[in-house]
Amino acid sequence: MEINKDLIAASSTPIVLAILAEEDSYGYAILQRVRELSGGRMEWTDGMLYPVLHRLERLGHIEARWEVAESGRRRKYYRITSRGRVQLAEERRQWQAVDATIRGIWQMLSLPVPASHAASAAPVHQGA
Amino acid sequence: MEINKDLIAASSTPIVLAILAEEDSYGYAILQRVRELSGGRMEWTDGMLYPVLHRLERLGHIEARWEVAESGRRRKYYRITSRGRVQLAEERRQWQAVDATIRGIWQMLSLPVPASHAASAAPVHQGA
DNA sequence: TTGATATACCTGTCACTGCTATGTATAATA
DNA sequence: TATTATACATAGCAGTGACAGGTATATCAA
Repeated sequence: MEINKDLIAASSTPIVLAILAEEDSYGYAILQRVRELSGGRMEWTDGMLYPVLHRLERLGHIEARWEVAESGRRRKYYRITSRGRVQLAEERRQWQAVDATIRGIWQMLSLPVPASHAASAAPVHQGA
Repeated sequence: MEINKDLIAASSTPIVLAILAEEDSYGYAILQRVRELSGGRMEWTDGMLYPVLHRLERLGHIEARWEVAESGRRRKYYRITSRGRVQLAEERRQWQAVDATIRGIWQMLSLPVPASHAASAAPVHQGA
């Protein structure tokens, strides 16, 4: 599934913070975790993730440390900070506020939930 | 409530399309409708909305026409097109995919729903 | 040895766009 | 006459996701 860039931008911060709130992780593993958590619906590129991690580090929401895995490869592990946890709660509150608003409008439109094939069932609401 | 710019960007398109799917409207009225629908939690500026409307018009998702209200003022009314309705359904599908992913992680964290004051109740998950 | 693939991180550039500030204009009201 | 609300528009700024390219190492197959 294609997710537009605005949605990517809006969700990347809360998702990264939430993944790191589960446990410390590193860039490559985060990419796989996102694909896994979304059931394959979301695919992030590394070129998009690393700047996000660096920005969160700059803001003090996460902290980095280098480690060497048993495989011998260097990994940059990130850990969420207490400020990051506060930010995560704030991101969550904002997301839920917007989500409630959007769902409110959709409900008013009485549009059916878009399933695999349910297009023609939609009652077309004509403008005034 | 402050909503960050990424969330504004991600939600502005589906919200505008949904409002116009209800009925034709114009810029100033859309701003009021958003404030109303969100219960005052979302406040859009006109300088942010007009570029969005122009972009949607350029993409063929909405159409504009000038009208003169009984008050005598010019208003630019927008109407959602059939392509706009398709786009609205697509936006909705994407939003719900991301929303499901985010809520999935939150649930895994077992974080309490952020109420007014519920910070210290969160179980602190320490990194590995 | 060589080559391919997966792992693992980083950044420069492009293009887009929301935000802020500012401008224009009119009707209603004080 | 002055202020406020209505109503639309855009120039410039700044942030950033996407893309492409770069570096390095471990594993495995040919």
